[in-house]
Amino acid sequence: MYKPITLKDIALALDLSPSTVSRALRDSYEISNETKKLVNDYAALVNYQSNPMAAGLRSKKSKSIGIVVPDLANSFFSQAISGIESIADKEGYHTIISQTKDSYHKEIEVVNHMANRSVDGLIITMSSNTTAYTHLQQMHKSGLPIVFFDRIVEEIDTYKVICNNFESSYKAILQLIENGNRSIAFLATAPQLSITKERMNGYRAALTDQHITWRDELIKFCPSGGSEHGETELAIKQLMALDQRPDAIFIAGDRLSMSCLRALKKLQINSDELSIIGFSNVDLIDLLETPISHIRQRAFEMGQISMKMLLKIIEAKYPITDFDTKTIDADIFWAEHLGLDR
Amino acid sequence: MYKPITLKDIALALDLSPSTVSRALRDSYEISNETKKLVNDYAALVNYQSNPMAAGLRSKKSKSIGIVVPDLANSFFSQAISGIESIADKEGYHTIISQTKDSYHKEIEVVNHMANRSVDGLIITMSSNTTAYTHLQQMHKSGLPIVFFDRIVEEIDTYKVICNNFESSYKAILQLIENGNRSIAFLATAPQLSITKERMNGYRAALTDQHITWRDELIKFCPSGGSEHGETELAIKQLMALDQRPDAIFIAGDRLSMSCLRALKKLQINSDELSIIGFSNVDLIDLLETPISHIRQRAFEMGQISMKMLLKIIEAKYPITDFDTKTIDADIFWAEHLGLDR
DNA sequence: CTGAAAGCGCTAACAG
DNA sequence: CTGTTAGCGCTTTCAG
Repeated sequence: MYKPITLKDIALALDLSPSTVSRALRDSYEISNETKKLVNDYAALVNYQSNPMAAGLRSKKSKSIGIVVPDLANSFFSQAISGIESIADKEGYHTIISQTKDSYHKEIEVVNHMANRSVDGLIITMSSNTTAYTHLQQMHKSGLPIVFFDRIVEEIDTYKVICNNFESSYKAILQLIENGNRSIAFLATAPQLSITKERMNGYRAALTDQHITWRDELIKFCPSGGSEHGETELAIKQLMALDQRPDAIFIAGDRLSMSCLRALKKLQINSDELSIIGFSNVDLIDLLETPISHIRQRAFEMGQISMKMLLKIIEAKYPITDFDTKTIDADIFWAEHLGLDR
Repeated sequence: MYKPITLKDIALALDLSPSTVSRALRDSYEISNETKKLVNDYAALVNYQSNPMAAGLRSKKSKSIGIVVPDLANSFFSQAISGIESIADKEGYHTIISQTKDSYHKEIEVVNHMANRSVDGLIITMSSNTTAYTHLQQMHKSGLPIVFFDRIVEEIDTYKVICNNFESSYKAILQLIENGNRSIAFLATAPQLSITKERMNGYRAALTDQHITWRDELIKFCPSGGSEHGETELAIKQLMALDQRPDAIFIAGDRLSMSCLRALKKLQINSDELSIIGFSNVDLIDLLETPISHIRQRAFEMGQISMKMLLKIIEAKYPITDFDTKTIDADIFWAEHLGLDR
């Protein structure tokens, strides 16, 4: 059996009380330097590791936070996680990461598990199939610090970090129009997601402002966000079968962008006939056969900011009531400018 | 403050003892069906969630396992994680994932944290900078179930899962030779890694068996494994500056493969001059400008097997002493066969 | 079938 | 500066 050294063992060995040892290890001001040294040396000697479950049980703090994302295989999320961890590490917080695979039930389970593991807070991106938020609302109301990023929930009042979905979509469409495109299709992710809505609003606004009437038939939803390839392929087929074929496609998601490229390749649609711009944080984009224009979110930075916000809530003396939503710029890279240097 | 419902609350509300409630919830045989129903209904009503820290503290079990990988942004690992989770979910185990970013110190920290969080077991891929194993050896000796996958540690006797690094490397090189290549370079990851050694052995064996003397100058190590691009670029430059330039490159790692492609592109080396085959689990390989030949590990399957092995150790009645190493085939895809269908 | 009581390893009053 | 004591929420003997 795995039987670690406990604080009590140290106390016994050193003929001290458990509380003294506890305090010495936590560098309390009320312990003499000699005792501290004694304890710390012995602890190091026997490779003592405090048991966070016991500590957490007592102190209701665990110095660890939970990160919940839909999919680890998505570059955007893994980049954001690295951003979160870069701050967490510095502040002595551990991170516990889980993926929901965009399942509502998995999300509930994961969030509950984390809350009960006494994470001090949660950074979360909603699963695309989540439409009810009671599981989060409850935790939030009971005082669990939560920060949303990327896919946020309007209904819950806390810190949020998003990229400027509206503006960058707007800008992208504007540029397409300037380039001469008139029939711009929109390949969208799940319609209930905040990001989908924002990106669609940017798309529509740009068209409207440029006096181009937008046509419903040019908007295709792919709820799976590109993980079910057939869905994307069907959408593309339908688009290309239209009387008035699109001359450009704007893609609202990372995996969807890649899925779209794959569909175009399969359908042998030449990239000359079609301007493509999509949201993407894939780090291989410069190696693609069709180096598409793309909107790249500053994922690492978004992660960092999320963590900072979370710390602010966790370490607040008084409950925070005045939350705000931070919007981070995204960077647009146009295919013709895509160089090799990175 | 976040104040969840406790078992005691239920006991109080139902006028039962905590132990009865505990037993009822855990479906113990010694509790009447009526009581069980009463308790379960009430628990569901108030959305009771048992506190795993308290339970774990007492029972020394947590029904959760730790996964430690170097890098979440690496497709191979995220695929493997999904494999692990597919089994874990089914068996009611939670997973806690952490990345080490290939840092030895981060690895120690993460592993300690997990052990103390009372994970019931650990599935781990070594960081490339780890050369001492005492941190793992200790835990293993004290009885923490550990399964290694991909990058294993010979010195620790437990279950291990690897892909057939030797054989697939051997096969790949053999095919290159059959294709007429004679001067095959080897772009290797960190030399101390088990996978590097195995892949290099396959490389050398194939050459030797085909009576091609292998030249040291054709072997270049990139300890960062491709995350420091300059390293790869330098290696490629040196290779291409040789009197006897290589006519093929065999690449020992996923990120390294991509890094290599980037370097070749930057140096404007045409893919016609050079046959390339590399280990890679990137899921966009069919969309690359240069759709290289690649060796793809069955990451998901490897993850599943790892988890099954871990369960075997965790749930063993008697300590297991007879461990084995499972070798999983990898699949080789030759560039000329790369189609669009997937 | 149910309850009382002890204790997992640690922290936090409260004393001295 | 250090020790005593009482729990955190749960499981688990041991008694009914």
